[in-house]
Amino acid sequence: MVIETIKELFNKVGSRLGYGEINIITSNRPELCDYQSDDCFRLAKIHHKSPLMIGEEIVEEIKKDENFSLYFSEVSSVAPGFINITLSSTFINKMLERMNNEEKFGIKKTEKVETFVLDYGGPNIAKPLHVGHMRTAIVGESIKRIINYMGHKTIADVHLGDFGLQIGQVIYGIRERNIALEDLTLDDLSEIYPIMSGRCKEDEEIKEECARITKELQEGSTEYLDYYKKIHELSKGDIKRIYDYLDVHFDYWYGEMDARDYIPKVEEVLNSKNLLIDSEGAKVIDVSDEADTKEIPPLIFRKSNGAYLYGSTDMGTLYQREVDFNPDYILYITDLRQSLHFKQVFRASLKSGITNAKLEHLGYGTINGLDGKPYKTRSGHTPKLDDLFKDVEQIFISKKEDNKDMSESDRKKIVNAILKFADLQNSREKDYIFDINKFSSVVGKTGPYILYTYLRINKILKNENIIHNLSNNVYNEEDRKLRLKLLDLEKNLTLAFKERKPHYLVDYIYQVALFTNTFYQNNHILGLEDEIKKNDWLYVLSLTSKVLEEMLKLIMIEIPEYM
RNA sequence: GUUUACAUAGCUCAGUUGGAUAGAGCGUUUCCCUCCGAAGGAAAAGGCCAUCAGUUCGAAUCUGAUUGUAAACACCA
Repeated sequence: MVIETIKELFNKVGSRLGYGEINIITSNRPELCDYQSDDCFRLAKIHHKSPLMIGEEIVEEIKKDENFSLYFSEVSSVAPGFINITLSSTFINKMLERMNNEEKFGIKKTEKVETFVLDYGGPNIAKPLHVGHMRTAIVGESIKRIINYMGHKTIADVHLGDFGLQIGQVIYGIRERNIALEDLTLDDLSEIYPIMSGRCKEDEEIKEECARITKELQEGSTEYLDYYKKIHELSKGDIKRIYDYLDVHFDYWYGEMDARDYIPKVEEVLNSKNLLIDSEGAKVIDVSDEADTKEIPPLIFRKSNGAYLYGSTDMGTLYQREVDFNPDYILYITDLRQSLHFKQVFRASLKSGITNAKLEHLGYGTINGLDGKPYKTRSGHTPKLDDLFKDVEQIFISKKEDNKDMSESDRKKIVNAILKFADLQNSREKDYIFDINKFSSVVGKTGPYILYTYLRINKILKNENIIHNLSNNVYNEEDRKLRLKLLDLEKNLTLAFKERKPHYLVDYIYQVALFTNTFYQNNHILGLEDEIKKNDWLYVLSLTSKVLEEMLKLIMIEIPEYM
């Protein structure tokens, strides 16, 4: 909104002088100016003049504009060729009022509403959710909310991992132990899966048997289907419970199994285009490209025993999504380590023409322990999410005496804030170190810091009324910085949307809280006798509060009653 | 081995796509509650942005090489 408005003015001047569009960015040197343009360097090359001269020309021209003094308090050309822009208080306040009054803080509406299918979560139904599952859920849900906020349509699908060898393994384990289906519990599942997974690696015969069960299940064996249904039911209930706790929600609870009916259709398409090749008894799709620097291996569509794999289910799912939703984009939020797989699937889908959607793999980094290796507890297991929630809650309660008396729902909100803020502030595609102490921290750059800031300013606002709009004043540096930061919302939100990286938004939220605290600490409001000043500050704080509240929703952080 | 990422303060991480003097949090050392919530604020110390070369007015950011780390690489997901 702000940059756009300034740019409009500069572009007008730019085209009048024959320079064309002039780019404006937020300042890198806030002590010198609010916004800046570095474009004179670029233009200098084209027009064979010094950057400084071009800057001076532009500045001179812009000063002639009738809106100049309304917008700016100062615009100057500085050696070696920057244009420094300082906004007028009037302009800052006009923009803030627009933010306050317009829907979604005046963020530009999308010209074309597009449909995004988001595939995240993807829990394996053979085992309980562990720490590793938190990232996809949180990152995926947040990306979904950001896309939604930008005005697009989203369809979230959990895409349960329920079709592969892991099911065969668990069924084998259940039968071996003679557990009656009606007695089967979640604990059984979490015990059986790792054991069977280990045994399959050591014992070729058991592995083959599990593979056979898997294949028969895929072919519709009613006997195994009963097992599948029971496992599915047990797991889904538990998964849902945990996702509910995290405030992560899906429009569809499809699984790989639901793609089963579509796989033959994909196979038909593949056959009609002669894309399925026999290779060592398996059916594969050649996905190599002439431009490849390195040979990329073919996608295995069907194993030599006739069973399907996750490449086939992914293609089946893709087909299904195309038919059901006709999406513009399909986003896969999974571990970065799967990038080769998705490259293969995307290419195979493109070749076969089963979808028109743009496909993006939004990989995220691995969660590592303090030693930099994939996270494990001391016993060698990956900790369950349930336990993590409990641990964080315990640590939080121990921080302050009266935390014990906090309501159940407030505690839950704070645990969520702690975890989500800790996770989402990391750049999406980097590995990160999971440190339980860092993840339970309540001081510094944390969820509680934001919540605390929010609650403090709302305590001021609670018994006060804002009677009129902003005056033309800005009163001091801290005040000014906060107002400018608020105006920066659109840029950061847009960036988070375009890059599909929530951490840009998280960082913005933190900055707002930071500037708010500085302002808060140094300026008392309630005792002010100057009614206009008081009203102005209440206005700014009220807008700050709204911005924080709305943006926190996009990262699934709710505000407790008291903390 | 091949390919792809990554390397920024003691630790954990940002760095808005090439701009001016490198940014946080934790930890360390000082201050600040008779005053809207101290889970806060103010300040200090801490950096050869892995190394070397190149591209250019300008490089943490782009290119190449080197070193190191991680991951993926045909019937697991």
